[in-house]
Amino acid sequence: MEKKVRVRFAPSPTGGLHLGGVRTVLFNYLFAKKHNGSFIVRIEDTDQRRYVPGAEEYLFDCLRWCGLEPNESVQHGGSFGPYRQSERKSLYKKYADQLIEQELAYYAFDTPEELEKMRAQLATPSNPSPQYDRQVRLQLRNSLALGEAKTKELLDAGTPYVVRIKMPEQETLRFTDLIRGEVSFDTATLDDKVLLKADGMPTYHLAVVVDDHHMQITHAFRGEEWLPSAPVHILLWKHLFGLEQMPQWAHLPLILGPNGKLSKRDGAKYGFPVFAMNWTDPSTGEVTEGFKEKGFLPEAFLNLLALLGWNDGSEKEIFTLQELIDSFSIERIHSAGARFDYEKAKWFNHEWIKKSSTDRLLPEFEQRLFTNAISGAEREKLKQVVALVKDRCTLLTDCNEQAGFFFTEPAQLDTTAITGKWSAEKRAFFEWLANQYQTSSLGDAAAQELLFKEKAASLQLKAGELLLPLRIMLVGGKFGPGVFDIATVLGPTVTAQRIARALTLLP
RNA sequence: GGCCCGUUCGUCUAAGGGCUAGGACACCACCCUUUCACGGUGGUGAUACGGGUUCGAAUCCCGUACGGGCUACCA
Repeated sequence: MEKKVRVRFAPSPTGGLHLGGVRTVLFNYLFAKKHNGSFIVRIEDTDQRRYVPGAEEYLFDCLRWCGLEPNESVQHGGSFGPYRQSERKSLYKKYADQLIEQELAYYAFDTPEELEKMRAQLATPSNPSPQYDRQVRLQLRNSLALGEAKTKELLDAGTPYVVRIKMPEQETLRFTDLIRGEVSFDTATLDDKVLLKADGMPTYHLAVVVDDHHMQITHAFRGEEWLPSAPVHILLWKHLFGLEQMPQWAHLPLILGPNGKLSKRDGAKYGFPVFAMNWTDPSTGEVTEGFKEKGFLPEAFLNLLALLGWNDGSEKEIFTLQELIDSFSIERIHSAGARFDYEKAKWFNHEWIKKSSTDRLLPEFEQRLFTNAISGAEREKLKQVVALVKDRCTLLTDCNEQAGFFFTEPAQLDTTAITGKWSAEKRAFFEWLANQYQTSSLGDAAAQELLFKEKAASLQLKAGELLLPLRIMLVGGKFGPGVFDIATVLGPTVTAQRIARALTLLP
């Protein structure tokens, strides 16, 4: 029987959740759901210096907003915990000791200063970043160079040490990546990576292998930036658990910004978000805007991320989460990096707003338009407004401009758009119109338009020259849905009031 | 510098030996609309370069160029 599919997303709680991170989550999630598997979130908090308070809760908030709930995690529980690496510390030490025992790893006592010195001394123009590798390891302070007795002496004296993997002299390490096919590395070009740090914490390399094994991960998705360290992980799997136990790797192409790797700065510089939700740096108080707050629907956010480097082979571009699950396949993930295009991202959002139901959009609008709870009557009115204006909103935040005037009288009227062709006759027409709204029942939008045009014709006025002034009077500017639709939602009293008020501002 | 990955319109991509290289975003034009959008129709626009293999190459192979990533006791 096939092993049950288990995948994981393994972020370090150091800051905002990036576009690329969400896409990695999404692909994990889609793959898990597609194969009735489990999606696990494991917190990789092994670097205590980079730990940022609040980042972990923030991460789960983002996943919740996206609707990508894990099956197992710090917050969701599960039988493979703990799901925080800092709480699994002793486990890693055990494997580090085992590797040393088998002479596949060794103790290194070099201090950070000594390492820095070594690198500075060995650096040449043709080799700007010397490695801690087979070439130099015998000249450094480690158990390989020092011998058993001296090593024991240092250990007994409590000298701080790290554990480094002993890269084989010359061996070709190969594996089949689900996205790129066979990838191979020559160990002769690789360095002796640290596995266990001086503080007893594992590095990513050791932790990812140990945890993937213990959590029975079957498929490991991660960003392409990890590809160069894959051979270290392959080697550890070989040494510790056997290659046949190793999960299948899939290195996802990177999401690029306008120039190169997408960074937080790019967002600030080019005016688009890079994080899923607003992230506040607790040390500086600096806020980095998120897609949520920018006015994206999570459905659209996931949709656009999925289509960045993946497609189902057809020309379909708009997918619900369920449709993504149904049609997802790793083979159709592109191998090249994809440049993020904010214009296209907005298009996805617009398509989603258009296709979403009024009920789906109602809370989104309500939350943005009102600070306090609203009455049932107001909510009914808002429903009509949403239906009327949603097609014109690219971002949810556009609702302020597109729908705000239904609830609040426009602060300013763009009267310059009227005054050019203003006349006493027109004034008289609007006085009549305000009176009509005030005193008679004018019927639906079509009926109002008919009456409006008939009256204009009887006064020898062009309806077209009266429509724009009416719009300005009701809306404040040259935007919004059909004027009579607006008047209908506003109701006759408010419509009459707005016309009357505008007339006081006109000659 | 070394190692690894990549390369089809400006951007995201389809086409995995065989049509005039298809679609989407953006852009332009026209239509619709007496606001602005939506919508409709059409248009501009690409196989990085050089060699092979083949009757035939965007597709397979090699080289070059370019782009990206990694090269920490960070992930």
